[in-house]
Amino acid sequence: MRVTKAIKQQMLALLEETYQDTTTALTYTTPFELLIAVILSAQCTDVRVNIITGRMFPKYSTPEKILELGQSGLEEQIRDCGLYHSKAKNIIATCTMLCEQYQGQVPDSIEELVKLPGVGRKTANVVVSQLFHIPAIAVDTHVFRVANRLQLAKGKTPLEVEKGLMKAIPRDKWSDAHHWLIWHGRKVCKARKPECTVCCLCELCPSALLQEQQK
DNA sequence: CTCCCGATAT
DNA sequence: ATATCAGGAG
Repeated sequence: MRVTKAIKQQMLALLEETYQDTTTALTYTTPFELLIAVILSAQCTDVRVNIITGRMFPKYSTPEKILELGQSGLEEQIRDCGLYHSKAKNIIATCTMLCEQYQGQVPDSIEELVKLPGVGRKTANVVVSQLFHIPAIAVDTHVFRVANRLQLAKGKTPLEVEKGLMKAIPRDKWSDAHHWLIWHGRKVCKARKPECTVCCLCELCPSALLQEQQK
């Protein structure tokens, strides 16, 4: 079954209807806090990131305060989100750069953001869309999986999927669509056990049929 | 490509 | 036991 442009538009309309009120699940009160939360969210659930930042941000919520913690102090704070050694190292280096080159402010462009250690394309896309309302589609593990299953955008790499989604989705919906796909991936189109029977797109999804045949 | 990595669901 | 979780660096 071929997923036509018309089918993609139907999928997007259904996703919008179902997930219209969704937004980021990460809790933050400042641009800097969002940046740190997104860096911590690599290979870790947002729920766990919120537990960590919930106890860390009240005491350490600026680059200066984090630098006071130091490498080992920061590792202690973020230990249970995994990858803690490299995340702590990157966050320290990012805080140093923010203080020395960006007046302690979070940069507002993808080009500047990806210069920060621990910030790749996915994190930069989240930050510019969330903080500066720049249309962007951050392709994380959920968006990558869901887009490929629906064939909204096929690709072997996150960047390929990002480009495909940008073609399939009107620019003014990019940031919203990112959240529709995230929440759909979390709640329904899960990596291990996708719940196709309750999926709002089961009639349109090329992968749902495949699973029926496998049973 | 591999490595980083603890907590959780299955 | 093992796959997975808002990835990025070397």
